Amino acid sequence: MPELPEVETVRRVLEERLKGRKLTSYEIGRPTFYRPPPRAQLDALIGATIVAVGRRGKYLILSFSVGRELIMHLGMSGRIILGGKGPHTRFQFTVEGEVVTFNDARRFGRVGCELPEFGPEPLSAEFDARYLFMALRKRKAPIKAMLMDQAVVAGLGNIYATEALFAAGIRPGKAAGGLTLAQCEKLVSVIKTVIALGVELGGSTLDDSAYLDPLGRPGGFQKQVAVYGRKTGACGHSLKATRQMIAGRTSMYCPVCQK
DNA sequence: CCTATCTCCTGTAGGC
DNA sequence: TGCCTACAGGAGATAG
Repeated sequence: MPELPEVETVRRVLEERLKGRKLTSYEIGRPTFYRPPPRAQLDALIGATIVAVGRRGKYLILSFSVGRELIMHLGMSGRIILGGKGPHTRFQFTVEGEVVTFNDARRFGRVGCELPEFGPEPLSAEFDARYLFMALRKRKAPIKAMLMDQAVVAGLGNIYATEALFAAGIRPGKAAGGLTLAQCEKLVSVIKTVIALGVELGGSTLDDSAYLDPLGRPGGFQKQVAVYGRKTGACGHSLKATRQMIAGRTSMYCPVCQK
């Protein structure tokens, strides 16, 4: 569910609500997720002030006054809820009376994990045509798999990669190494546009409650989606039967507009 | 190193 | 209605 725009939206809410306040207690939910955060790590944060709420790719980073960080990843179904409790609470902490809940039905989310190696942020100056061209050269994997590879560029998932490829007129299954510098230029440009729009609209909420921000508010990007999950593209062409599995994910594309 | 495949889990939509 | 299957915003592990 959560890709860069959704995580960034969550980050902004948490920054506004939690920054400058102290973590006073925590609780690990009963059915532990993948790897529950070690208690020693969490104990060291009690009484510490949250000095910053950051983001790298799809990871959230709470920085504490004691020089430590608490890193979280929402996985597919993770949600952070302020002042509430969900049916799948994995982890919870209190910041001077404010309850912060990590809710995650599918349990692919993580708390207290480490940051992996990342490619550049899509909205940074470092992510440009030259960089992408060099990163993709000699790669035979589908371009869409490369865009979702966090080591190539950090933050894109199925929705935004799908939308960007449509906007660039490139089929998701095209071999990444076959892209020209000009195509990389176009692709970088539309990725920045799509991601920036996603952030501006507060992410995408495709189903009723799949993604909601920490205050329960839905995003607005789903109204701008051109191909993802649609039967007819924004271009007016039928997308029926133009689904293809790439890197284990269904990929939609327009057979007319994308080459 | 690179690529493709499998896997972790639960909820829900859609077909019969 | 009710059951069964397929698939879902991610990404780490692993085999070739």
